[in-house]
Amino acid sequence: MPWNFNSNTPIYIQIIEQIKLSIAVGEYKAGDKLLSVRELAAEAEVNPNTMQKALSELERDGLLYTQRTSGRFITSDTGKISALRKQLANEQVENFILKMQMLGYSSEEAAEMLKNH
Amino acid sequence: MPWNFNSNTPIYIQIIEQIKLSIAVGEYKAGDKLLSVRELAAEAEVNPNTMQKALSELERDGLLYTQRTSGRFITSDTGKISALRKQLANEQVENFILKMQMLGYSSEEAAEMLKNH
DNA sequence: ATCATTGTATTATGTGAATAGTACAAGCGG
DNA sequence: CCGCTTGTACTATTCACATAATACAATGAT
Repeated sequence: MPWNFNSNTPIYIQIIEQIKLSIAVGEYKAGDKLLSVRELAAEAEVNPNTMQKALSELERDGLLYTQRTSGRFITSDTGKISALRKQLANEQVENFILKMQMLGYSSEEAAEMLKNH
Repeated sequence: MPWNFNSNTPIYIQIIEQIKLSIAVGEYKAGDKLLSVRELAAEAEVNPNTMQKALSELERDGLLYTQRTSGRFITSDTGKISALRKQLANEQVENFILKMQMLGYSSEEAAEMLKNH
C-alpha cells in the first residue's frame, strides 16, 4: 500500500479512510490477519500510537476485531463489507451532487460534465 | 452567510474554501467591498488572526486585493471569477471519478448512480 | 486637525495531533 | 519453562492551529 498523506487532515483520520477503502474493495479480505500495529506503523512511516488510534476506531466500527495477543483481523461479516462499499459510494455521490449544486450546476449539468469527463 | 465549520480541517482552510465558493457563484461580486477583518471574524465567530490568515492567502491567489486603510475588495477580473467556478467544478468532477474508481465503479456505473441519485 | 477605522504585526497562552521512548500482561512456539 | 510477539498504556516533548490582548501606521470622514 502507498500510504500517502496530505497535511490538512489528521493522519489517523486518513489512515482510517484508507483502510476502510481497502476493506471495501477487497484488498483486505474478510477474516484476513492484519500486520501488527508496529509493522503497519513502520510501513506507513507513522508513530505506532497514531496507527493504534486509527485501528481502535475501526474496531469500534466493527470492521476489525482483536484477539488479545495474537493480532487483529478483518471482520468476517461479508455483508458488513459490501454494505460499507455501497455506503462509501453513496457518500461520494451525495457529496458530488451537493458540491455541484453549491457551484450552481443542476444534476443534469453535472451528469453532462461527467460524460465529457 | 452561515459559516459552518467541522473539526477535521483547519478553520482558516475552511474559510478560504467558503469564500472561494461565494466568489465563484457570485454571492460576492467583482469589485465588492468585503467587511473588515474584525467584522468578518466576529460574524464567523473566529479570531481576527485566523480570518486574516485566510484572507491573506486568498489575496495571494489574486481573488482579493487590499487598499491599505480602506478595506479589502473582490477582484474586478470577471474572467478570473468564471475561471474559478469552472476550476472548482472540474475539481469536483475529477475527484468524484477518482474516488468512484477507487471504490471499483466504472465511469458508466458512477453516472448510473447519479441518475438514480 | 481629530478621530475612528482600515490592515497588519507581535507576544503569550491553550489545545490537539503526532512523535519518542518505555513498560507490561497475555499467549503462542520452541 | 522461556522468550518473542501481540495489543495496550503511559509520560514527555514538539508543532501547528487557534485564541487573546495589544499596538501601530495610514487614511477617510467629520
